[in-house]
Amino acid sequence: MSLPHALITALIEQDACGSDLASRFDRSIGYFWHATHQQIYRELGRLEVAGWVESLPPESGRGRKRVYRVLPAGRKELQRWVAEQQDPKPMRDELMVRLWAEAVIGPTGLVKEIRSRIDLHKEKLALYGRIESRDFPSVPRTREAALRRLVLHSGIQYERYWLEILSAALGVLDRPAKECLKKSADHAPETLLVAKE
Amino acid sequence: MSLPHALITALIEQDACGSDLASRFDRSIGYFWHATHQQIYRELGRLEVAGWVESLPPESGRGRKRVYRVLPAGRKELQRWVAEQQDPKPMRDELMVRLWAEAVIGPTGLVKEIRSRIDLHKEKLALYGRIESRDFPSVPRTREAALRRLVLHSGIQYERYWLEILSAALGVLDRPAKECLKKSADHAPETLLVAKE
DNA sequence: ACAACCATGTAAGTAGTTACATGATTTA
DNA sequence: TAAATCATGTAACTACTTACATGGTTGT
Repeated sequence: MSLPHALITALIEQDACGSDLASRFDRSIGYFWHATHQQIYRELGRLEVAGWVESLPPESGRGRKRVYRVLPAGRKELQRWVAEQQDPKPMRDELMVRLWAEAVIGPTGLVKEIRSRIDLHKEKLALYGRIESRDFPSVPRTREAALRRLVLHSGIQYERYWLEILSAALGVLDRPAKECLKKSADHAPETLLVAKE
Repeated sequence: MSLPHALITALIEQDACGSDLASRFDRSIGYFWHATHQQIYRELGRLEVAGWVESLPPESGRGRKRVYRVLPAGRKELQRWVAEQQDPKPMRDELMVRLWAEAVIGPTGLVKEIRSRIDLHKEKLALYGRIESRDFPSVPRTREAALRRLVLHSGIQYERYWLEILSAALGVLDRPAKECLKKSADHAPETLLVAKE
């Protein structure tokens, strides 16, 4: 689980209160790890109990904004976690399930949905492009900047990956289902990926 | 949530009992939607309660293997679900969080982990390649086969995406952290993706 | 008869989502 | 002073994970 460590990292960059973090998760951080404010507040509480962060409670008791700061133990925990062995989470993709279902039960209304998703991914790609040319106009010099750029780059590649898949899907779904009549004809691979391996 | 519909689709392809489905989810289906046997049994129960599948309980009461079959209502539900509007789930990527943490707290032991993940993705890519040349030696003729091939292809692209990202990550992390000394120098983008947008 | 494994579960816990609540500041 | 919105929560629920349990079947 990454949320606590994402929060620690964010707080190392900059001390913040819950809603600050929530808005950062809606923008930069959220591009690769989403979290709602409810999750964030709950997790901040846990981090404090664990002794990884401390909060400077609202001075003089009235403004109720609670600013969190990372403690040395939190830094240590983050270091431990980063180097830890973790298996890659298997791909889990709803759209693939729907394409598979399409393949099994025949034409449905998937095409419209796919078109709108293509637009979404194009928008995001454009956004990332703007961010890249603004923040990384030249080759990053420091290791730190290079890593930041890498993360952004992986977002870009991710969007490209989706655009490629979705276009290919359109290509298949768009062709009028003329062969659908003889659908039950060649039922070659019994299941989707067959996989006798 | 896709599991119930993945199960219906699987059962349309072929009637099956819980452990059949579990093993299919460990192989073909599981390449893009993973599920454990506990999930599968629970979900099969729900599908039956909902009237989407029926189970032929073990004949004559002794063999306890329970085979499930999709009912017309289940087919209908699947059709409805496939065409339904669904927003893309945002990318949620643990490794990106760790790279980000590396960027913030400096060198840790991420490199070893990344190398081993590169190997895993290479293996999977090779596996998919074998499946592709076995099941799709020529251009698919039917819409159904084309969709199946598309799903496989997206798995391949997914693995390639990861290999590219991970190699780039190695490139950045491997270079001896000589610039790390002057790390606090240019702190240009305050947070990872800055994102004033 | 005993081991291996097949098939079906139960129980407990974690992570994440959705809906709602509430006081405190800022703005019109 | 009323409305908006900022900041912090609670409650209930769903999906998923991990660990354990148990009877039935098959192979030696």
